[in-house]
Amino acid sequence: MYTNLINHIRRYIELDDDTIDILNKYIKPVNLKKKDFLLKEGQVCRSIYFVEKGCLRMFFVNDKMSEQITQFALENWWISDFFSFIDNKPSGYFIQTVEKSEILSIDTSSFEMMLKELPQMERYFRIVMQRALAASQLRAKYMYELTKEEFYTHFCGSFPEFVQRVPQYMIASYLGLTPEYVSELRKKKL
Amino acid sequence: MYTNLINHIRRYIELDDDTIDILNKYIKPVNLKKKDFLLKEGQVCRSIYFVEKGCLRMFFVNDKMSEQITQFALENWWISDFFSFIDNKPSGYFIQTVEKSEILSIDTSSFEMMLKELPQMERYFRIVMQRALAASQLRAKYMYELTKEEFYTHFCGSFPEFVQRVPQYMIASYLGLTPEYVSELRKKKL
DNA sequence: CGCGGGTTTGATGATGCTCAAGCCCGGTGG
DNA sequence: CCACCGGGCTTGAGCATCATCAAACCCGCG
Repeated sequence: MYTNLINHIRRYIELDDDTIDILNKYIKPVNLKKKDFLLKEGQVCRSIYFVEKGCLRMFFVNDKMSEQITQFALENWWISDFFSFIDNKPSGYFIQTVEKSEILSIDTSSFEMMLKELPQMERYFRIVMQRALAASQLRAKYMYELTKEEFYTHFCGSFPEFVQRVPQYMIASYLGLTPEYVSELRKKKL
Repeated sequence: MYTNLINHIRRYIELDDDTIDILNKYIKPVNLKKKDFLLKEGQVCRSIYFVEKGCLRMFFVNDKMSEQITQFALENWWISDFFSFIDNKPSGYFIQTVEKSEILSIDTSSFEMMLKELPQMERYFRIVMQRALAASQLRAKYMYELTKEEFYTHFCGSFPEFVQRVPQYMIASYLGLTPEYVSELRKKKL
């Protein structure tokens, strides 16, 4: 059973066992190994994904043909290309596992039906989205006020365990830096 | 009556006249002139704001003592410092009118009570937040893939009327550019 | 053992910032 | 009605930060 998801929902709303059974009808578990894809550029992003265990990254390929990571998702995070998900537009992103992961997915129509059958879940998702928005406001603030060096240092200070968990070039990409520059910064610090 | 807000809600959920009356209990209209403040740094952001008419900007003051704009809100947009709003933390932001504006505000406790009395509004706000998240994902993508020059050009191309509406130095700040550099870019184009 | 992905190194250079000065123009007070 | 004031925009010189490119290196895995 999806203990992480259940606990996450219970942080924000009441959830009895019958409701959990109903929820289960709409949720599709996906077990993936390292580097499997949930979404590729050009496809419509038809689901939102919850990370029960593992780690996802979302990236696009820029004009220099290099991968530009815009988001990570760790345990207890939802991730999706909302622009594509909402309007059924083809996505410009890839979503891929960084490591072996257990993902729960809800596709567009299940999402709608689930919300119809369990309207209390509207509240849960309202809160989830609101918190995601707060997080993205915060991140934007850091990008505005910090230099790239400060941004890197701040990030390593804030998420030391995460920095261990994923390769350095991914951190670099996520922060909008080149791997070479990150390497230079590391040398300076140690 | 707040026709913009009503119409905006009706884009996403059904809304009968009785419900509107109930809604009214929770909404506080605020009329502001140019450069009035809704929030100042250090205060807790106790409300979310809807722009019926006019324009708001959200900014913080960086270490060089200059104002860094992170968001604008035009007609039919909600704005708030969600980080502060959710957790009752003091905000690092200012929210200020750019021009004479009619704002609707809902404070924390009204928001909770309103959602309790009108649970269908959870759906409305879930959708609003979801779309705001999509918008912020899109903006982040542009910041990653475009140079500052391209970012400026793209922005002017996407929102020509808006660029007319607010002073140039605010556009510069929002895009993370210096006014001097924007000036240089304009010269190049014309 | 060899291959290949990831990291490091160093030289070179562009993008976009800083600072200082001048200009333009609209508003305000005399 | 005019003069002044000041906020915003422009100009240009100099420079810092960070990207680019090419090469070498390191090391875990097949």
